[in-house]
Amino acid sequence: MKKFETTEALVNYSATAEQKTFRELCKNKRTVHKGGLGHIIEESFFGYTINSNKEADFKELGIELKVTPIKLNKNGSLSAKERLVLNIINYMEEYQQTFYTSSFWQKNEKLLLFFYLWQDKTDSLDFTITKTYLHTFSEEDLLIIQNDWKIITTKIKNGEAHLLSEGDTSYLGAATKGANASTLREQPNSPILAKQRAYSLKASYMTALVRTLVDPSQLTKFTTKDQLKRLSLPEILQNKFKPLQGMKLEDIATTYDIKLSNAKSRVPQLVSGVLGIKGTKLENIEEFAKANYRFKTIRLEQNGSIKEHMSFPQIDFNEWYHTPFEDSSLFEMFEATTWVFVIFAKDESEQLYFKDLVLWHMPKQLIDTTLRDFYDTTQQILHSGVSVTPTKRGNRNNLPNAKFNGVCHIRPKARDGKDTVTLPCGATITKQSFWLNKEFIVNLINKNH
DNA sequence: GCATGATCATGC
DNA sequence: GCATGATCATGC
Repeated sequence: MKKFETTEALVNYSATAEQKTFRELCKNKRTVHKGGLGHIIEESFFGYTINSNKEADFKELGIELKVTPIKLNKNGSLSAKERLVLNIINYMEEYQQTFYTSSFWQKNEKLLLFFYLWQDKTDSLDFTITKTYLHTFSEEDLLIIQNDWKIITTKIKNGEAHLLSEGDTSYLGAATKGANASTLREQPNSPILAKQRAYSLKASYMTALVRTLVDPSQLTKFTTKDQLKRLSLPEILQNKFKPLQGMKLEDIATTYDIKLSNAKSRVPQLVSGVLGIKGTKLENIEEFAKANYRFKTIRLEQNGSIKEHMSFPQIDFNEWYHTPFEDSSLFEMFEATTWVFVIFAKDESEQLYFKDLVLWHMPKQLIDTTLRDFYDTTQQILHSGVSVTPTKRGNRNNLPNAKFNGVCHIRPKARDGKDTVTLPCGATITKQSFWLNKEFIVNLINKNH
């Protein structure tokens, strides 16, 4: 077992693993199972036996070791492949702590991260460690995380541990962790057993971290320490938009000196302008990137209805055919995204004015029932073969339509009649997307007002 | 008049 | 070239 007197010595030794594969670092040949890559670093590279106790891995230095995958995207950018799962939350103890005595802080104040490049269809022993990095939380991040911790522990205290969801919080989440979904734990103030959960740093937070390591100037903040000391991230965002309520789009643009060009980029221009960082792409705003906020525009008609359903990315039918719901990108998207609806409404003269900002995360209960059922039904149809029948106007198919469950449906979204894909069953179909029903959207924004 | 299939416009 | 936000438009 290697001993490190100083943090610097540990960091320097860690860096010697960079650009090496796990195979090169692995002393004893063996097959690797899930979690096995971390074990190779612990046992072979650092030479200590695996512990699962409450203390940090490098106890004297107060440093916890984490081995975590990144992936290369098609457009050349890097992303965290998954959230960083930390220690399991003991529901019976954690809520009695303060933030600084909490198990989260005791164990994860300093994280020694080993990033490796995950590659599809590759033996995991051949993955390369691309970067080692000692992570400490910035003051701003820590203020947001303290607020997240408070949200999590308050829910536990209220006997609602079974209702915890990663979408409750901004950077620090409570992710399920267990041998299977039925690993249950007791909780205070409720007889209901709750799924075992661990603290986690969201995948979006990890992605922002990885990208900052590559290019530190990439992200721009819109909050300040002073604001974060008093308010949560959603509150700060809401406050910035409150003064705009009732204002016409053009007047907002004048007030904030924003140039509004074409329809498509209007909302991003408006949002970054109002936040005082004109011209910054929303995905490059640090808080939005880390918390995984995504913006959607909603236009309300004079009677309060919406004209159009809300579209989401194109469906990859091959993925839907092969992938179980819990591993699907649809699940991942709704489980991990906070949607920011920028709501405009039409006045008596059909002019658009800003009405409200609503932050929404698909409730866990809805994901587990309605969305899962929708996905499974679609998957069954894909397996038994999709029927595509020509009609007077285009082709009909038997995928779940807008009447299916009142929440979501599948509809075409393509460029022209030639923009098609081949289904797993062999049929050809116009490219399709996932849509949320407009009535569902109207209901949820009314509830969140 | 609405549901649903279709397509536009833009940005990367 | 293609994905995506947004919107059109036909036929029931």
